[in-house]
Amino acid sequence: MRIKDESKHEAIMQATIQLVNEIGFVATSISKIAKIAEVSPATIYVYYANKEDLMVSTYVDIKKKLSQAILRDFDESLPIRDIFKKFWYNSFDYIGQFPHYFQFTEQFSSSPFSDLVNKEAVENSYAQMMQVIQKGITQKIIKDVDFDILTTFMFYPIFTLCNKRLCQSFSKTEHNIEKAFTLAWDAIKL
Amino acid sequence: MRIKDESKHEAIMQATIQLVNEIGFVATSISKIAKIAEVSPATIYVYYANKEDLMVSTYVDIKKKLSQAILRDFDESLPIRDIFKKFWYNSFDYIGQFPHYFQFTEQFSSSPFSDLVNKEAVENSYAQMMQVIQKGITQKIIKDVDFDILTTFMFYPIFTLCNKRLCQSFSKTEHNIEKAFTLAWDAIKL
Amino acid sequence: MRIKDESKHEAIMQATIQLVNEIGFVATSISKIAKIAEVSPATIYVYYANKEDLMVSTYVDIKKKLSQAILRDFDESLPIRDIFKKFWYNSFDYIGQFPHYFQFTEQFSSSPFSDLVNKEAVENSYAQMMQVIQKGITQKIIKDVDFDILTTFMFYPIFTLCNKRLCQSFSKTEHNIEKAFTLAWDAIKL
Amino acid sequence: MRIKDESKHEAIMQATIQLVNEIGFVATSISKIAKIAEVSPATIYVYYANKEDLMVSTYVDIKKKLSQAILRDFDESLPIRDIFKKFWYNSFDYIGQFPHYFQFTEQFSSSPFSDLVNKEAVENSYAQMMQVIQKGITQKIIKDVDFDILTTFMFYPIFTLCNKRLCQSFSKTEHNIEKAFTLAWDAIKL
DNA sequence: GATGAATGAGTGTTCATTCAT
DNA sequence: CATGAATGAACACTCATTCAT
Repeated sequence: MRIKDESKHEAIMQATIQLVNEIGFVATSISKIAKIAEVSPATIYVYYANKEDLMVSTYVDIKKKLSQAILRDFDESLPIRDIFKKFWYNSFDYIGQFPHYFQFTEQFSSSPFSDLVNKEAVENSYAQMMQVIQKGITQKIIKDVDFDILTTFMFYPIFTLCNKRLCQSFSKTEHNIEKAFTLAWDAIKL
Repeated sequence: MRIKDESKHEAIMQATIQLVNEIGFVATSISKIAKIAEVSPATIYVYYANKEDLMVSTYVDIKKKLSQAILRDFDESLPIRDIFKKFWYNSFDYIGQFPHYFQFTEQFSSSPFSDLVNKEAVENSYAQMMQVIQKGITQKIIKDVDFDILTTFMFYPIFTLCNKRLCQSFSKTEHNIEKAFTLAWDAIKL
Repeated sequence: MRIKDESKHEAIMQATIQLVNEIGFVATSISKIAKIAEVSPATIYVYYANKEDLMVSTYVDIKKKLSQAILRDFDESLPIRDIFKKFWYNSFDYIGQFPHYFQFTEQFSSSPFSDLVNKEAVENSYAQMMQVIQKGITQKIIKDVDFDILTTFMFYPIFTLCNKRLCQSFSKTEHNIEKAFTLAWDAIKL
Repeated sequence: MRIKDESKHEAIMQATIQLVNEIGFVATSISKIAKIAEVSPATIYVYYANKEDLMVSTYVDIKKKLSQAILRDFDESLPIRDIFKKFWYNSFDYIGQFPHYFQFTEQFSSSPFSDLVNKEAVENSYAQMMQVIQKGITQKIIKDVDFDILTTFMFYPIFTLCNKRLCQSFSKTEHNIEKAFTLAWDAIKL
């Protein structure tokens, strides 16, 4: 039998990411992906059960890479502010380096497929950060409010600032990132 | 020329909003809108040039209503923090009252149609808020950083917190909204 | 608005019957029907909800014509044998005249769509014949056995004999039909 | 050359019969058969030239088993009515015992593949019965009519009565089979 | 102004079959 | 002999849009 051609698999994923970035989720079709990946539409179904599976798998794959990058050099023993700052910089670094990955996840998050992801599996990556926040609250360093409120001011601003559509003037300079971090920290600190 | 039937126009818009909320942008088609609005698909083309025009017009229409509601009782003479707080509460009020309008704009923002909106027209509504911010910076009440950074911590958190997908535990109680506002203000104030 | 073109509807039905006869149910596809009827595949969906609807509607339509033809000159007052004989001849007449209609129903009966037909609606047409049989049993002219057994020897032989696949030597001459009827009557009579 | 694995061959045939019975001819595909038989789709092509060959071979195979069962204890010396009765009971026995074989042949008979069977090969099995009938005609025990007419009343009723779709009330009790045989014999006897 | 009919282009998906191993 | 990978062609069906009335 023929051996599964891993380069085909990779080509399909890259074509998927590229197309979703270029024309959006709505317009991205199996046949267009196939054309760009230079395979037959039927070949895609050798690797994925259906379109949903293709999209979700690609998303989860990217999310894993992202969470690994973000938690790089994670050191629980540092002061809470420093842990948080490290996380903040890692995020901007990674997104700056792989903007198309980030863009894909942004598009995906607001697509109907989004509901199908096993949230636990993905959010697990953030469990460590959650523990740090909990510690910060206990130690009266961070405000004692609903977790959704805290994440809204700590994590989502990163995505908002990196989103070209939302932030057109913001450039990811050292200075700007530092400033933005200051706002985030001022928001959550007691 | 016969006068265009304004009730039909309204029915089409309402059907559009309803469908986008129920089944998402991808699945919302002209024929489904027509069925719910109880008109012929062809009739929709009497009022809109094409699907894109329908979506964008509906979006702009909602955005106008939203900005009017948000700027209700705007009083330039109040202290900056109070003006900002008024804005904050107006926003939560309006979104709580018309969640389907808000949900539509959220879906729209991440659709490819989003690029087609005349940003200026929409953002004009926020010009007054921008002036207040500018004044705050000048008076050294608000941090002197990029505008994108400020809006990221002042405006977007409202949308994030109201988005059921992103914030599942957050409930729009007086107490929670108050807390969230505190974080926002702490972020931007000097 | 454009008026529904009844000739298109008719063309679709005729193409359906023709194709099912020529290449069978399995191979008959919407696009092939469209090609023969000289319409767009999409046009078929103006007249029918889906393939199933097209097939079932065509079947029911034919079945109605068939039952009307078969019950032509039905006269309850005649002797039972004569009523039955009339029915027998009417059937051979009609099938001889419209063999493609008959062939379609034969193919349809053994297709998976068959289960979807509202049996009652179709079999209602045979209610009158059933009453005659019941009378024949009461008057001790016809054997008192399960109805399925009676119909197996009274009605199905007509279809078997008219089926070219099953009966290759049988030709529908007056003499042969007369003979076949004799067997049927001998089978059911007391 | 390695010896073809007879168990695989058998598994493929059984999977084919099972699937045709469960989901019908239309929906039965090579890949589904392969999945149930636990072989690769490609393996099926080791044993059969193509799908048509698979279906026809399976059919012929079943037909042979059927004709052997039906002619069990065939005794030419018995009275004609007894030979025929024996045949009649053998048939009901066999179909009652292996309903899925019978169901497959029924489905197959009305499929387009049906035309491709070498009729002679199959019908040869019935040659002996044909000779008995011929003898019956010569001895003026059986009506002297077209052979198609005779088989229509002697053989096909068995299939009709066993077909669940056609006969829903008929149950294969000793009493009912006896009754049905009486009708068949009354039909053909002089 | 309003509309149902009509359609070419596209959708996601499955198919029978062949290829390379 | 046996197989998973690979595919062109087809499937049923829906789409946004235009046409004739």
